[in-house]
Amino acid sequence: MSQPNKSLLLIDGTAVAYQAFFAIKNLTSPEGRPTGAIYGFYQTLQSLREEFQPDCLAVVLDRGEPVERTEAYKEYKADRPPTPTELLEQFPTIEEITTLMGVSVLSIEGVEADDIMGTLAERAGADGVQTLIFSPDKDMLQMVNGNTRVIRRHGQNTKIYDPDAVVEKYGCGPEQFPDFLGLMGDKVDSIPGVPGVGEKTAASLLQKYGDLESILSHASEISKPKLRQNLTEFADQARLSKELATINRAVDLDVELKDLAPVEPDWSKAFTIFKKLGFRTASEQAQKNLNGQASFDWGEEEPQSEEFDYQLVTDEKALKALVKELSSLPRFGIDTETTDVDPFVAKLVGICLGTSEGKGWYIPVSHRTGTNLDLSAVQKTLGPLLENEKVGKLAHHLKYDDRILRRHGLPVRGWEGDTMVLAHLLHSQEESLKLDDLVKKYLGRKMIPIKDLIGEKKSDQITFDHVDPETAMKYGAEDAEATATLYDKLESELKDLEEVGKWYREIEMPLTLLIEEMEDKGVQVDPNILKKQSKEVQGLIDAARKELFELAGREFNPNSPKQLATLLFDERGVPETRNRTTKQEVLEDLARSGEPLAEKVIEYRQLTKLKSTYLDALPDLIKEGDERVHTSYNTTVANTGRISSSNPNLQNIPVRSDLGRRVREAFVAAEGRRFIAADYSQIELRVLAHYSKDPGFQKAFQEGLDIHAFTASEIFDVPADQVDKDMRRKAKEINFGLNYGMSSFGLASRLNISRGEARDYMDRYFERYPKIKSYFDDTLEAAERDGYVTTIVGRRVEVPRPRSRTGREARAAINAPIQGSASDILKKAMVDVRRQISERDLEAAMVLTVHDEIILEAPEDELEEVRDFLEPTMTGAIELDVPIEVDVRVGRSWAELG
DNA sequence: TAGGCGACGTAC
DNA sequence: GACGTACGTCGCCTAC
Repeated sequence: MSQPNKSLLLIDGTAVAYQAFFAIKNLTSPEGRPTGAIYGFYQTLQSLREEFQPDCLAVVLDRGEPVERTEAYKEYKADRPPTPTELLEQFPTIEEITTLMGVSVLSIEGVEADDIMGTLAERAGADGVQTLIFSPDKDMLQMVNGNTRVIRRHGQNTKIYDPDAVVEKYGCGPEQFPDFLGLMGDKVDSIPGVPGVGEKTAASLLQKYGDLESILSHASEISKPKLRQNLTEFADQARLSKELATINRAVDLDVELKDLAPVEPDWSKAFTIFKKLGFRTASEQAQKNLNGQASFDWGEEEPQSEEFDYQLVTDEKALKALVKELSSLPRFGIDTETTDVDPFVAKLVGICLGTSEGKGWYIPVSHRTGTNLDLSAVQKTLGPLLENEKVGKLAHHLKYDDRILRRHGLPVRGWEGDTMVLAHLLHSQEESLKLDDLVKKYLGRKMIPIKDLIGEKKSDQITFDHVDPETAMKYGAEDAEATATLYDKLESELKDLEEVGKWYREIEMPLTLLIEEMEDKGVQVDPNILKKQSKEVQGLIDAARKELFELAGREFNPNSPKQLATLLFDERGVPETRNRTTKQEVLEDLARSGEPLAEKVIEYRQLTKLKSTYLDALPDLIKEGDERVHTSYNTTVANTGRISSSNPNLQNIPVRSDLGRRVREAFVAAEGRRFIAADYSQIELRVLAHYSKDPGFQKAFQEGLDIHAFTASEIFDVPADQVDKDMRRKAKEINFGLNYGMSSFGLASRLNISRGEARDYMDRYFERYPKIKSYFDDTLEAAERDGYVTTIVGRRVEVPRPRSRTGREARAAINAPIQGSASDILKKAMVDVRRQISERDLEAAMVLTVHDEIILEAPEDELEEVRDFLEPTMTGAIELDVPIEVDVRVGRSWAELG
């Protein structure tokens, strides 16, 4: 397909960084790290974009040793001095900045940037794309033709080489350049050439004979004796030199032109980096762009103009009139003003009500100054309206307001919408879900900032009851009114998204209330068990600590990556693998290679982690009075739609190690009750089987086989009964890794095998399950095209557009529909299970949910009934092409459910 | 001293 | 660095 209007700019990033490094010697960041190459590179990148305004561009980097040319000629680039460390360490930042600027980075292990650029230029040229190559390397001039030009800079002068310019400068055409370099050699790249042949001689020989082979075959005709002799004697060296100087235009590159269109820079992250590097102008620029990006002009207008009608309600008569007015509406917005962010301790200060017509009211109930309405009067007059489920209620983060109101004798029924939940559902990557930010973005309005009322800094903030009611009204009424108005706006987006609207109304909204219930219910935790375990673990920590200090010969903090790195790499002379990191994986390698310290540090870290994160932290979160822990579940955090848990996070309580698993012993069912847990078996792999429609993969599930063993028999090509444990373990890693877009390198390091072996496994995997591969390709295409992928219920998960087929964004895009759909299935199941509980009028209640699992607490005499409906309800939540399986277990403690 | 951030480690 | 999604703790550093 011809793309006559497009232009492509390719930048030799390695060369740019090299030149900048030597040109800008004394630039360092505030931390003292060298930044000259980064700075020069960034300036060059920006100025080239500015000057040439390409439709597409890429920064191409060398990576690793050049394999092909070194194999052909071992001296190739051999006598170059090694790249200085101070330069090497700048490359990761250069890559990062390029990416943040929305520009693709291309590099392939063992392949030179020249060849990547040559291949791209060749392909683009064939499509009629005007290509510019920014490279100081003479080699690149051979790419010059009608569509491709090379840009070089000498000091301030920028010169663009078209074919004529090449001839003019060197006396031979671009197509003769490999021959030209083959003759004269290239000092920089250690290309030998022919002794005694320089630029002038090479050019004149080429003018006379056309190419290298003709020159060599006519060598005997040459009059100068020394030249004649050298051309004969060094003929092969000349041929080799030409080969070395020839750019490979057929590199195996999985990149298309459209992948190289720049995307919007991430100015926010860029700002942070520039700041850290000490680039003042660049960071100011980034900040400017950031502001410009976030705020399409809301002008200077006063926040609250005449179109809004906000009122203070301070007597019962006015309240009655308000209730009457609101009762006739289909719905209205509610917000509460309180004294604390914690809805379990906050005192109600005032109630805000509002409509999308621009009306808002504020009912003060416990301000320290001014007139309040008695809470009892509010309960009497407003209460019935709040409980009338025929009138819909809207809030931003309704869980909070619902709790506050309920705790103050004002239970709400008829919750119809939550702007936070809806905003996240529609825009999973929304930068901020704060009401004022959403209002700014979707309504173009600036709201009164809360800090204007109660102060900015936590330490000298006042509580809301100290604000006078009149001021509070302006702020509060706006909150409720803006919530209602924003809701209308967001809801209108659902018009074209039928499935999403249905999902929102039928699942997300009921789930929000269900989760509130679950949080309120909490789960009983026995602090004595935790305290006992904490003591035991402290004993183990003390012992490990002592041994560590003996091994090290001094005291240090094993939990400090910095101190540990100093000890290992500086004092003990352990070879630095990558960047002085001391993470477990590295320590395991060290332990294997006989570093006794490493093993102990692993042990020490595991123990202190267990103690500080779980054993010692959990007791503090047990609520007095009910002896239970009330986590917060959040449905508006995870991009994929998963529910997350915090304060405490009950979704990462240990289970894999024996010692860690014992934490679960402290989670106990209440007297006379049992836990009953149900978890989906291999739900993500089943979703993958469903989506990919791969017959082999589906067959395994349809026949109820062990998917990992089945996969092992496929990739190792052995009958099912000959699959051993190790084969199954490997297949399991591949099955899981695949979900996450794992590379052969990742698999190799997980399995501790060679990269080649890992690649073989993966190749065979995709051979056996070919449709999985094509499903991944389709997903990537959708992500690139739409910027979102879709889950099984039609929900959109926004993903950063993948810039390559293997990068971080690509992996996220591959995983998103799988993780997202698994999450849909669980959420649907939770709502269905809750309905069953209601319909059957059971006391059983959900207490925990962990991504593919629901745990209920039920009276003993309900266990049988719960067990009977739980499994079919969960397997039937959403239908897949393959069967869904659920395991159900019963126990007195969470540990017993394992 | 409070708070932000990176490194690390736990879960699915 | 190389596997996606979360959250909490610690050490370390900076701003106050």
